[in-house]
Amino acid sequence: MASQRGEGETTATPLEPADRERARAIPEAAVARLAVYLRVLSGMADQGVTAVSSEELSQAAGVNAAKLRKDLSYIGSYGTRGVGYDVEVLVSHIERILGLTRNHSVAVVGIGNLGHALANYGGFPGRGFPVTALFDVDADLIGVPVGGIPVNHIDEITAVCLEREVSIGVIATPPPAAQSVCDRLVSAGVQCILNFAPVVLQVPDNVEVRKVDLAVEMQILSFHVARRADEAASVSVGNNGLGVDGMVIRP
Amino acid sequence: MASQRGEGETTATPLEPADRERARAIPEAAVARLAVYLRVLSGMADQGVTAVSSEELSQAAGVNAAKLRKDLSYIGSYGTRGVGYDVEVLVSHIERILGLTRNHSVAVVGIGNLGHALANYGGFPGRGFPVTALFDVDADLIGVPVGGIPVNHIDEITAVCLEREVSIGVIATPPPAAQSVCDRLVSAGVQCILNFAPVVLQVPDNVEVRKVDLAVEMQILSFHVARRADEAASVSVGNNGLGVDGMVIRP
DNA sequence: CGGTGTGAATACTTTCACAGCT
DNA sequence: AGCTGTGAAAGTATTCACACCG
Repeated sequence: MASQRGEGETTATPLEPADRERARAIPEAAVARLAVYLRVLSGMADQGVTAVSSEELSQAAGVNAAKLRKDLSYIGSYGTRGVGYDVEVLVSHIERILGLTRNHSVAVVGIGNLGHALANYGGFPGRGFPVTALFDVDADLIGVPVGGIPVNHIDEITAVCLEREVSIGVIATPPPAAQSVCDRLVSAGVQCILNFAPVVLQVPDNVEVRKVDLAVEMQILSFHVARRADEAASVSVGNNGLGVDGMVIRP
Repeated sequence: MASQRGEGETTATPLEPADRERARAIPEAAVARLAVYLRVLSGMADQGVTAVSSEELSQAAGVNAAKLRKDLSYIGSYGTRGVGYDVEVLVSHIERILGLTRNHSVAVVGIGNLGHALANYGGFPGRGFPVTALFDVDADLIGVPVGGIPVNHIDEITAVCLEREVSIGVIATPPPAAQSVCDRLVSAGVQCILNFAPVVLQVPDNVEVRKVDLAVEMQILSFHVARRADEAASVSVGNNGLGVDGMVIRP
């Protein structure tokens, strides 16, 4: 994420009546959940379900009902009091807000094990994200089609990305190459990057980076294993609420 | 995350908390960043760097210095005022807190493209996470070694997980199979799950789930593309701080 | 009724800013 | 003189609880 949030924000216009349509500033966390609701709703639509209550939908999405309603309120009021939400209506509004009405062309850089797997997802998760370019440095791979797309040499990134109007770059290279690949994507005009390399990318403020970091995920799980072990130990010896180093561990 | 937090919690004890449950309970967000600091520090150690300031380390980790210091303060005070931190010391304390001093045996379920990629990471990211079991339903795969480990049939999950003391289960199956695989892992005693399937898993409270959701990540990026487009449009027509719908857009 | 929409209350995170140690 | 450690302030996010309405 282009780190620095508010730098010179002069207390962003306090009130001032609406000009165009509705009102919001959707919290990042809510955006992530909207994507989940969308998937659940799509599944329901496929099952022929036409209406849901916040309770049902929230259950299926693994959040609580109040949060769900609050999240939905950020995009407008499309429910019916006493009844619930129309599935189709909600789907289309969430799609609109998430920008899923346009297509987002995706380039995958680094066609190793992971890159292969990503390329083979074909038109990426849920459609709307067609993979249109693949890049690698390995001469043996150049020209070989993976998931239907021929691999280009990484030196062609700029030309190919511009030509195919790539809007999202996926980095699946080994760590040492990641920053340089990122720089090249950025200079090719790509403003959104999904990074699988275990590296902290430095990018200009106008570029959005999301990272998927296996090591971090595993380590968070490890932390919870450890927490649990401490807890168990404390309890069996007579829990005093303190863990290692006298730190109080969350319940 | 074992979803439901407070369900029947009767207005969560307002004040009584008295002493014990306070002081240090490491925020989830901080745990994730500690894992990042650890990686950066390990890299520094490999380069022969022996000391860092919060400023240097925070730069490399992509956060600001105050946040870094606060995060480190959760695990104790291991810096030297006026000087900075000893890299080795910090590494070992973070490892201890994250529970990386023990090994966490990992099982991967679903040996498709992604499962292959995961299995071939070999002793998972950063070591300490040896993959010791692989599972699939496909008869053609059973017994075939992937990344050095032979694939077992999914029906053997319970026996194999118990025997190999698997503590982390990784789900890389198609969506429809995910919940059932999850249930089996849980009944085999696995309490930590990393889920790559685009499905919201239902688990008991004592099980920790982390999800890696490609579709969600892409859609978040899509949202930002859309936000940016709106912004650009507003600006070119004379930005009044409001976006589409009169919504205030974050800077 | 029953369920949405939402202000107000609560909880959590991040940032500030400076005292305190080396 | 410089950098850590940390209370306190500011900023976000989540939850409560109830007015409101179909």
